[in-house]
Order: sequence, then C-alpha cells, then structure tokens
Amino acid sequence: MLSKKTKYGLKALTYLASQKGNTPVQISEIAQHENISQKFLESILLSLRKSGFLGSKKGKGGGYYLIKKPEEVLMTDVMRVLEGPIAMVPCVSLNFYEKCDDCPDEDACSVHTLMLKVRDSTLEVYRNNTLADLVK
Amino acid sequence: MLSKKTKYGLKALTYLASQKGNTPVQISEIAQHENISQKFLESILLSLRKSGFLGSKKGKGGGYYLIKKPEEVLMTDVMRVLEGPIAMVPCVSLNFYEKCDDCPDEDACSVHTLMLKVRDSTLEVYRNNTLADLVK
DNA sequence: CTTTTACCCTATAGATTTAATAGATTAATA
DNA sequence: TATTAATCTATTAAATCTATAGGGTAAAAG
Repeated sequence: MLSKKTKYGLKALTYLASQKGNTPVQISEIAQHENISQKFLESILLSLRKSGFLGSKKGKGGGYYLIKKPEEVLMTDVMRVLEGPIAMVPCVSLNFYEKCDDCPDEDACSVHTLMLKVRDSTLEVYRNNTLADLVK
Repeated sequence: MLSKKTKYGLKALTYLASQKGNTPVQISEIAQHENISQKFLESILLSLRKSGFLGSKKGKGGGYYLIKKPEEVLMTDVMRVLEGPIAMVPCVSLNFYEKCDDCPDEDACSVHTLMLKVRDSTLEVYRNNTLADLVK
C-alpha cells in the first residue's frame, strides 16, 4: 500500500508543478486545494525540501516552490524519498540493500527471484516518468 | 514492503512444489527447512488451504500438499491471497477497488495515473510467473 | 515592531503485523 | 480402543508504523 505521505507528497508536487511562475505557494493553499491535513502536509513538504526537491521562503509572501524543472524530476527519486525502497524486499533493493537473516542463499531463494522481477518492472515505470508527466 | 506472511507463504509453496510426489508434508518439516516460526506458518498454510491452493490431511502421516500442478498456480492468485491487493492504491485495484474519499476526479489525479502504470507492470510479472518458475 | 509564514519538537490514538500460547479436534495405526 | 501424530481454533501480547494534533520558535517583510 502506498502511504498517505507519498500520496500527499505527489499531489503537492504536482500542484506546484502546475503553477505558472515559480513564486512560493503557501502550505495552506496546497492543503486546501488537495484536501490534505495541513499539519501533515507541513512535515511532508519539509522532507521534500531537505531532500532537494523544494525550496522554501519564510515570512510574508513565503511558501514552497520547485527547485528543478518538472521534466527533470524523476519518479524514482521522488518515490525513494517519500515511500522509501522501491523493492518489496530489502534483499533486492538497489539503494536500501539488506541481507535476509533467514535466507542462507539469495540466488536459490524463490522470493528473491520473483521480487527481483517485480522491482525491475516497477523501476522502469518510475524511470520513464517525471513530474511533468504527472501534471498532464 | 512484502509481509512476512507472504514471504513465508511463497517459500512454503515453493518447498511443496519441489517435492517429488504429492505426499503430505508436515508443517514442522517445512518450518524447519525454511526457517519459519511453526505456529505462524500453521496459520499461513491454513489460509492457503481455504483459498484452494493446498489440501491437508490430519493424523499420522498427514500434512499439506499442493492441489494443482505448479505450472497452473499463477502468482497473481497467490499474491492476492497472501498479500492482498496488487495495486498500491485502492482506486486502481481490479479486485479490491475503492474510491478515494479525498479525490474528486480520478482521471485528473496524478497519483491515480502513475499508480495505474505501476499496477499494470507488476501485474504482467505476476501473470507471467507460476509456482513452477519459482522452483527453478 | 508587528504580522505572516515556514520550521521544529513532542505526543498519541489507532491500526497492522508478527508472532506466542494453550488447547480442541481429527484420523491413522497398533 | 488407546495412542499418537497431526491439523485446527481462539486469544492475546509485543512491536512497529501511520496519520495527525498541539504548541512553540525563527525569520522575513512591511
């Protein structure tokens, strides 16, 4: 299941990408427009800023804005920040690899093999989609 | 993340499929061989039986056995029973569809569109893999 | 210096997952 | 029929994760 964090994060990014200029948009405006709990959205936007997707400006006229062009924002990167590993099992994860403690031989593990295929196909989708594709 | 239930279930099915005959295999044997908590596995095998993948035999010489040939057991079906919906969001699920309460228009939702693509690609993997493929 | 807005920290109710425990039931066999 | 080896059933505990609320801080602008 996709977490609400990811869902809200994607919606917020899309909303920002659909904006005309790059002028900051307030949290409250995004929250209202996308039906999101403002407090929750606050923490999501913060993590998107810390990971380099968004910039922010405090005070009057402040808010969040995209740092890169939507075409340059890959879904692989967004998803890893919001949702975490793309793989369904740590032992097939590229960026979050971890050995299974119960499984002696990865290559002989049926789960490993299957989940490798799933990861590859999911990864291909994310690699071929940018934030610009979400706006359409 | 794949739940341990699913992981263990897949391993157990694979173990059964790798057996020579169709003679019942005891829970304890599977648990030991695959490093799984026996009691937990018990409940997993039970649900696999109730959903028509396994048969069981009580008493001495009893255990669990596959009902169909491994080649006939599709991963789509197995995964839906063990893990639940294949889609990451209910609004793109074929078998567990549910409308999002926050989203007024599905077709205009960026999350919906992206997750539809992910679902399709994942589904294709599961459709093209049977239990027989896991044994190899 | 006042207003506005992002930033940061903490707490928590609820759900889900992953078991552990204890016993009941069934069936084969000696 | 007594014994034994299994599956079945129910309860519940522990741990983790999710989604959110509350309250206070810091900085930018006018």
